Amino acid sequence: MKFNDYISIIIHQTDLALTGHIKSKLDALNIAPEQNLIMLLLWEQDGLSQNEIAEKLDKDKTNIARMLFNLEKKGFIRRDISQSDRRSLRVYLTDKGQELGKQVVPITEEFNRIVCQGITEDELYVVRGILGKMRRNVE
Amino acid sequence: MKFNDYISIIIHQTDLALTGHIKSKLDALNIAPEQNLIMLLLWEQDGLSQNEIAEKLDKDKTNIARMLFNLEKKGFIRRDISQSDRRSLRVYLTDKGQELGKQVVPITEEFNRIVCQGITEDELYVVRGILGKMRRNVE
DNA sequence: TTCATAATGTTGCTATAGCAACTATTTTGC
DNA sequence: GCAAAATAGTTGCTATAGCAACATTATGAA
Repeated sequence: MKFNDYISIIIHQTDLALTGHIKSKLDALNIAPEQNLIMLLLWEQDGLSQNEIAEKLDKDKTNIARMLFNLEKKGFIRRDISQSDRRSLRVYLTDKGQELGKQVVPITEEFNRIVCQGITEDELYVVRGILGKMRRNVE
Repeated sequence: MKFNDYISIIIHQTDLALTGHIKSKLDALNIAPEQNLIMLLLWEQDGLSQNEIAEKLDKDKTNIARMLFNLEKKGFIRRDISQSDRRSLRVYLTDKGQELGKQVVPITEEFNRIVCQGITEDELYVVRGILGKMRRNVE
């Protein structure tokens, strides 16, 4: 079996190409792609705990904690100890974080349009289904 | 636009799930997934330069250099200065590196089978085509 | 109630990923 | 043939990704 026969390698390389592209688009706004995922969640629903964010993103809580630390350093969010559970940190958007959304959303939506150029809705539906199946296959 | 509407996020999360799965399978052999990609190349063709490896994998030469450093430390390869170009390092498999292939290849091919369970050849063909188109869309 | 167990988040580790700046060589242009 | 430009690798930086071990706090069971 050769290199490009492995579907996982194709997926990995596609992921790197896409991530690299959006990274360069977001650079000017001082936000990294994965940090932006967290912001995407917060723009939808403010006040999530670190743990809730990790679960929604299906990521290790370690990285989430570090990304939130950086987002706090950049002034996009703040973290307060939860009243009901003193182990837990609640994450809130700052004004700067709210503002960021207005600039970022057009960029990411334009990015999605570029990625999907020349691809039909039906094809996208099939791809989503198959990628989902692959994920379940390795769970 | 919500979270799961971004096809790039779906691709990214699929990539993470697949990479994590093969990582755990290869752990016992003391080889990491991306290190294994380099080995895959070398089992096909020994004596590549670092630069050639970077181009074939479409990756930054920096990482390739560091991964090769680690592969050398593990004893799977050695690096010799090229006779024809003293800037260039040629990468050669050691006996241990050759041996590794016999153990790794069955694992990675089984992995590919698991990933593709319940997915037809036609569907895979479509997915490959669309992922390729996405890559070209962001170039 | 109190002690074992859960959950939340942090620190330290390794591995990937790519940019910028650097050294050392080789190739090119004149 | 020599200076300028290009190429091959390295070092240092930031960001992601996940594991193990840990401290702190909360919950559950006896």
